[in-house]
Amino acid sequence: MSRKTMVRPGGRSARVQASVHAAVRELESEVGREALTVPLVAARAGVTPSTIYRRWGDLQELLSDVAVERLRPEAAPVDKGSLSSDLEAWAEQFLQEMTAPSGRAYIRDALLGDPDGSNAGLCSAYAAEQIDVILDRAAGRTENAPDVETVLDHVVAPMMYRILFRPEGLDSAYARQLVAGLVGSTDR
Amino acid sequence: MSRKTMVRPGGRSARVQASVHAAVRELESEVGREALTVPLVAARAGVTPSTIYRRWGDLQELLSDVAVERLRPEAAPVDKGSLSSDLEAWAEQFLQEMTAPSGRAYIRDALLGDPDGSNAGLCSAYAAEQIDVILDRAAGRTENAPDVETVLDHVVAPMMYRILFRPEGLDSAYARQLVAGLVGSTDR
DNA sequence: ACCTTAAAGCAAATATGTTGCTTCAAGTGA
DNA sequence: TCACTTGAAGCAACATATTTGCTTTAAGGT
Repeated sequence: MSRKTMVRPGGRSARVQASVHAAVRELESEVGREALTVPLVAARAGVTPSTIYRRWGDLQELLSDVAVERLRPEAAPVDKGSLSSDLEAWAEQFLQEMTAPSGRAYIRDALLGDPDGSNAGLCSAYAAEQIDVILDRAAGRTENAPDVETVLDHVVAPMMYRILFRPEGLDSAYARQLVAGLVGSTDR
Repeated sequence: MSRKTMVRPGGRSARVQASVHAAVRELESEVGREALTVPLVAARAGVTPSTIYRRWGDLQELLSDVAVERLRPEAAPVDKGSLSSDLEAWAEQFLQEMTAPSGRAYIRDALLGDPDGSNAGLCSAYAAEQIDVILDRAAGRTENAPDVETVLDHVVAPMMYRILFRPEGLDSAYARQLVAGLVGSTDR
């Protein structure tokens, strides 16, 4: 797990972490991601640079933590009444958010400063959680639903692959096509 | 395209590029990836640091270029006699190479120092090329074959997604399962 | 209230990254 | 072949960022 999870829960450490994260978000929008530096963030957060270096190691790990926070879904997926329409709506929104320049930047940052892969694991877990909700709902309607792994393979993975490796020409139609390919074959 | 492609084809620039790339590879194995720095690479390459900064921008972009080079396939996929066995063999080998710690490191490096996405695009193009060979061969045997995009979605993307986001428990069986899921449904 | 102890602050030392200017040598055209 | 042009390399001074030892602070336990 990344270092931030090891801090004492309340008190000074927590305040420092919060103000550093806030400083990153503020400066990202004020001066742009490229211009961020550890000393700059430290100054804005009212903290010495060495504090950041000791807690996060380097700028990338800090940015990775902040990026993961921003990738956490804020609400449960909307209920459209059926498995296929729930998945379609979720996939369309996911793709739209992730293909936006800011979304791509967060994904890259999350992967980048992540030596042990825990932040990447979190990103995947977020998607899995959302899908779980959708699948549970479908089970409640007695629709027969695939399992989470299958949805990850058929819907999430292709979207992520293209976002990272071939960002050209991605649109909602592609998201719908992936969902169709999944619910078309009810097997496995 | 990354800067290295803009250098004059022969002569001094080419020599500098070659010796810098060689220095990266040597030092990677001698001191480890973590310990690489631009001044260190420059010293080994017999070049001043400013040359590297001006040509590549920073260490990440240099490492990205070197990583892409190492991800380029060295041979055409082996011919196993049928589409499904060709794909299986290729997918197994791909997964095995990419899940190795060094493979994962190269993928990450390739993605990381790649502001414009051209190196990521190359990685994907390499896989597409190999798959193209396999599909052409299948067409020559009058097997009915899916198109490249379908193979990318069903086989390559899931492997890459898991390598990057959930590297636990990946093995050849997973690669075979993906291929089976693809050739099982001959549609689309 | 007093210990204990992670974590923060501070400051000096070191390493890295940037820049203007000079020098070199590959390609170009008389 | 020999200037001539030009992109790229070298050098050196400068600016920033990173590391580190030591001191101080304050959270949590007794």
